Amino acid sequence: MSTRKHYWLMKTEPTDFSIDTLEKVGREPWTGVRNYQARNFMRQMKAGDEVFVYHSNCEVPGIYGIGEVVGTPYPDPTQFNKKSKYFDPKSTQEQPRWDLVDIGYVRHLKRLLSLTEIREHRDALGEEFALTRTGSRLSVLPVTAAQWKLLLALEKK
DNA sequence: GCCAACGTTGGC
DNA sequence: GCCAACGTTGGC
Repeated sequence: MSTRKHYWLMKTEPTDFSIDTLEKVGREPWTGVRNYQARNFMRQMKAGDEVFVYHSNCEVPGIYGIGEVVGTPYPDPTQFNKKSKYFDPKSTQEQPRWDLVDIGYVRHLKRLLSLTEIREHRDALGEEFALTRTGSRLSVLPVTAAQWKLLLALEKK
């Protein structure tokens, strides 16, 4: 695998955890991902990779800020916690099912990039972009360097 | 291995 | 709150 920096997009419900919260705490273990595809993407993450922080299930869904991967993937501790809503009875300490990474705060975007606006650039972003693919509910997804550049450029418009 | 039932995601 | 699209579960 290449050692080049990779880019990602991670969704969060702002009522639960927002870019503002991330700024406040500085660094956060990205708990609660319970989808194998999303988990597999997190397993590929390397320290220094950059991440769009996307707010879903809210008034204006879209990209609100940037974070970075800190450290390496490790088992999500909430899978072992019976009191957690993310508890998974099928997980054991010896054989954890779910991993996570810590995400550090980088910055807010200068302005919101709404899903509506992002969709206007569907052609340039490509059909395979999981965020705008119909029915895709992936909460962690890869962003190519070209897509990252394109989206960041929109910020300045 | 098939597939219906069910639960979840997330835009609107 | 609605519901389409999708993933997971479990009976067979």
